[in-house]
Amino acid sequence: MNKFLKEFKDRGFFYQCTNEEDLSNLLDNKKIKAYIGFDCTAESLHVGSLLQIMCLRLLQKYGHRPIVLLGGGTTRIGDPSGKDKTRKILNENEIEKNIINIQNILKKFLDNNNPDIKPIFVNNYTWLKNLNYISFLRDIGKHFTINKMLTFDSVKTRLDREQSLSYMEFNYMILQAYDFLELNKKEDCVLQIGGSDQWGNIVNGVDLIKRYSNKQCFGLTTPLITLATGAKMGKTESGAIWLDKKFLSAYDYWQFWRNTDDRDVIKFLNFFTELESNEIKDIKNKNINDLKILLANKTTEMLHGKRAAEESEKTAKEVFSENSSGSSLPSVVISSKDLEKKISIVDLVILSQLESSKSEIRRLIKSNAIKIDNSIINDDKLIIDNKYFNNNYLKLSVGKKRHIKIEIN
RNA sequence: GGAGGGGUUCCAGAGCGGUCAAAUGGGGCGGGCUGUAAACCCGUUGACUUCGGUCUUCGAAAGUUCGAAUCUUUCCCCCUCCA
Repeated sequence: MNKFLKEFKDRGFFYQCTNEEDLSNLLDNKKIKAYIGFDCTAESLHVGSLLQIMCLRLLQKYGHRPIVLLGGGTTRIGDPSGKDKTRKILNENEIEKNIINIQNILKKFLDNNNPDIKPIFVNNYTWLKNLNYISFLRDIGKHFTINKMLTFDSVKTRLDREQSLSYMEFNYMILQAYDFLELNKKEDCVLQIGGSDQWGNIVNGVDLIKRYSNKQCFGLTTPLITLATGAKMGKTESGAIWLDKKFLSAYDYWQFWRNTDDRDVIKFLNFFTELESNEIKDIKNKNINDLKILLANKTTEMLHGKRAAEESEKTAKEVFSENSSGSSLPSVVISSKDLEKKISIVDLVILSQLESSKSEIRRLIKSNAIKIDNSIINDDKLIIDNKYFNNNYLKLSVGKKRHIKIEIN
């Protein structure tokens, strides 16, 4: 088997392929271009997209060139896959902003220097916006039968539940298939990778290219990652795990990985780090907590850099093992004026943004969950003044895991 | 088009005139145990509060009543069965 495919499988990335044998042969003989599409609904990507990003890196590792398709056009339509309801449609400016942001995140993960493998960023709006309806129907639409389209899961589940599916959304799969055709024509892209929920859309593209140009292309999907607890990866109660410092600090990102369930650690090392599989086997017997630290370090390093990873580890050690302050804890700055106005402990927690409800904070205080510099606060009317600050800062803790530094400006 | 069932707090799902901020389970949060894990145990889970209470929630609006998630009317939306 082709080396790329082998590692793809060894790491657990593989779910389905349109034609594994032919793809393997092709990859053996040629450096190809492959694409993955990213939705631009959100301002940033979160760990839910990380597996796709790892696929892009893996392509580069084996000398293939990734194409990153930013769905500026299709985001204007909304993918019905896996959605119960029509999504809200974003306006032009939001989408443009999201595209720039997402592109910047992806660049952090990819090799942008080597001209042979550096990623090609494309936005499908550039071709979708100019489509002529009549000629599109004649050239592309004729290759799709409604009979078949109705059998796709994304469509079927909506119809089965008698949930409305607009004609606009119904067209999504055709547009995605068309994207593949377009990339095949423009860039000679022969492979589309995506999550298993994209299988239908990907197959449509492969079929369309076959019918339209009589060329063979391939689709490859990755499994849906579920956690040992059965939950979906990447969404915690407190919000998504964003791949963007603006939304989630490097320290919090590190913590997310550090808190991985024991049962998921090896899987995640395979998915989200580039340790060789035999390396992973070797370390399997190591202390599970050391493995979690390794996982956190590798993942954080990949996104935020080595220094951020080291600082996060150091801070975690300070906070959890040594009970000290933690040098690179996320911090919130308050002005000395605020302090003069007699901030209560409740207001301080509000300012820290660790909690947003005063009732909740009072409850937390009652259960000994709020601490300043490791001493439990049990008076919800406590006024915080200068003497609580050492060198202009204090450490505020909510529960055992959430810590933040409050600084006086 | 006809017959029936339903929309309840994050989710599922009870309640069907006052004792309802609403049972129970899940999830979340906090505490205990531990390893920043899992499992388990305990507490908590609308907002604000001078901790006395106050205010806003049970699809939407209007009404009956001293008093409504619970009754009436209209509207919106879902589901099942028949044509």
